[in-house]
Amino acid sequence: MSDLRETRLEKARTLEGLGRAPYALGFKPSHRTAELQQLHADLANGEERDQPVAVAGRVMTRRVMGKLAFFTLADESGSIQLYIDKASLLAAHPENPEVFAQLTTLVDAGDWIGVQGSLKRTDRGELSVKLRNWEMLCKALQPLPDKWHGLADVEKRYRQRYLDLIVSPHTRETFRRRARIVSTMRRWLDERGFLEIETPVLQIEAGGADARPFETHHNALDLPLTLRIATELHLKRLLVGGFERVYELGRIFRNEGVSTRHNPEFTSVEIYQAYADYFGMIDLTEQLIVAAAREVCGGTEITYQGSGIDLTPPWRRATMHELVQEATGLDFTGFAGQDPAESRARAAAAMAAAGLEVPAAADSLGRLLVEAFEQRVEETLIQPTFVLDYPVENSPLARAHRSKPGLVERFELFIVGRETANAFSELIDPVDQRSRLEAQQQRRRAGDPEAQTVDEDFLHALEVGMPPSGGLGIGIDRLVMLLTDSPSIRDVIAFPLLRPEGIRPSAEAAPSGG
RNA sequence: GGGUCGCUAGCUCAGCGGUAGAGCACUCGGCUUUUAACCGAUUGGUCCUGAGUUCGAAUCUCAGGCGACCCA
Repeated sequence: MSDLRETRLEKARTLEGLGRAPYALGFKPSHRTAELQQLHADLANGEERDQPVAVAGRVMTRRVMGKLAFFTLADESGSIQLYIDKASLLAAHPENPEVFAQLTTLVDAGDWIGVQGSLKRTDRGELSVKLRNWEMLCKALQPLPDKWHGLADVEKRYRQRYLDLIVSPHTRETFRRRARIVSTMRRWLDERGFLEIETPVLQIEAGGADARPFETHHNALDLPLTLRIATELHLKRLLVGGFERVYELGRIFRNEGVSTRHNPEFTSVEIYQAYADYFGMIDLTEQLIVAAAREVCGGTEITYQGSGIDLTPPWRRATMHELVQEATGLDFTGFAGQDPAESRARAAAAMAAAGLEVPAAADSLGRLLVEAFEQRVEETLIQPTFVLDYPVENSPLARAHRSKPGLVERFELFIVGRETANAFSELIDPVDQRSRLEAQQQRRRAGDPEAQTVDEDFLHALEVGMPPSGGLGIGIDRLVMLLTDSPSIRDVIAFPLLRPEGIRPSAEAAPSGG
């Protein structure tokens, strides 16, 4: 193992002895490899073109045959072959008879080199730089992964993403697309007058979502702090302050499990628009996601893991009640009565009769409706579907429905069975908001660690006055998964959280949920 | 949290109770049109960790670690 490394270190020392720095200060390429491929596409097999070029990149493969050698040089744009002919190299360097041997023995696959030469298309049709000069830019001490199989070890692909990026064009493409999706969304919002404002990551008490936060500590103030679980409460303060269109696209932290759909830190965009309601947010969601899809998929008909997904608007809109009734035959509007306990009991009995589970934690009619939805509907929503009108119990920050008692004006967007966006007509009535948050606080005291708390400053801001507004959150990672046909969230996060290798957490440092 | 599978050379993998292997990479030799170059030789191991069963364990058992997938 250290043999390979020792050999390469020795080569680096040999280079130094020859007056060639193993780690250069820089290089001035005249072209990128893809440019050369394009500019000289007309060069016929066997033809040469005596135009001086300089290119830099990483040596990917080496084929040495006596007095002739072929290397493949890759840069970010693509790659080009190096044609290394002993006779012409010697002709350019009469003072150094070892020039060919030095090049072929001291340059390994994985090294960064810069070369100068002219162009030649070989008899086999490969455009090549016929080498005249070379310099080492960075001597690599570690070998590249298997040139044929690449990196098959999924764990190593995540732990050593740099290796994955070197050998997997598909991985490079995924992260390029991610960058384009994010910049497209920002541009789309900026062009429509939305202002991106950064809100605090470090907070006294994380709020705005049902989730457990990470906890940390500020030394100078001797203050316990949490990492944000949402940007909602601060963006709404900005609406109170008079900004009418605001958003923040950034990292959110939730102290929960890891799966193919969850990473403890992930990226969301939250968008707030004054004078809009949740129907306005439906239009905005469609347009924003369609803009991203057109940018990276070239259209609105895409494929995800073998299934055709049609993102052409308008997308299906249906209420949660309708979808649950469709899937189970149960009409939850019929269970509602004067007494909440009786209402829940009727729904529970009907659900049990229909073969659904009835968890004790689902302690109200509305929570049972959500249960039924999660058990029977969620995963069936493959094509984009806006699920409208949620029970008030699960949505403490959404405005009460204008005509349906017990419900709020909220939708979630589902695509390929996954929650991809969440939006409300925002609750701006400070009295209603206080009683909702107090009810959450009650649940928290009763032992629900994900229930929200009362943020007095937020309530004060609402009392100062926030315009009627629509708010929307989109999970960027899940959207990128969809638009890059990636099965796991780890495929779209460059450095996903993994347990450290070979280091056992000490007993007292073990996380215990506090 | 539960289940299934995986972990062996730098990489990709075989071996499944009897001397730890192959291809690629590395090193050496040969080779002026290769592109998984080719031919020959050499080198390279905590078989994830620990305990157990056994005359003998990479292989069987148990516990643990890390990961993947599925389920909750």
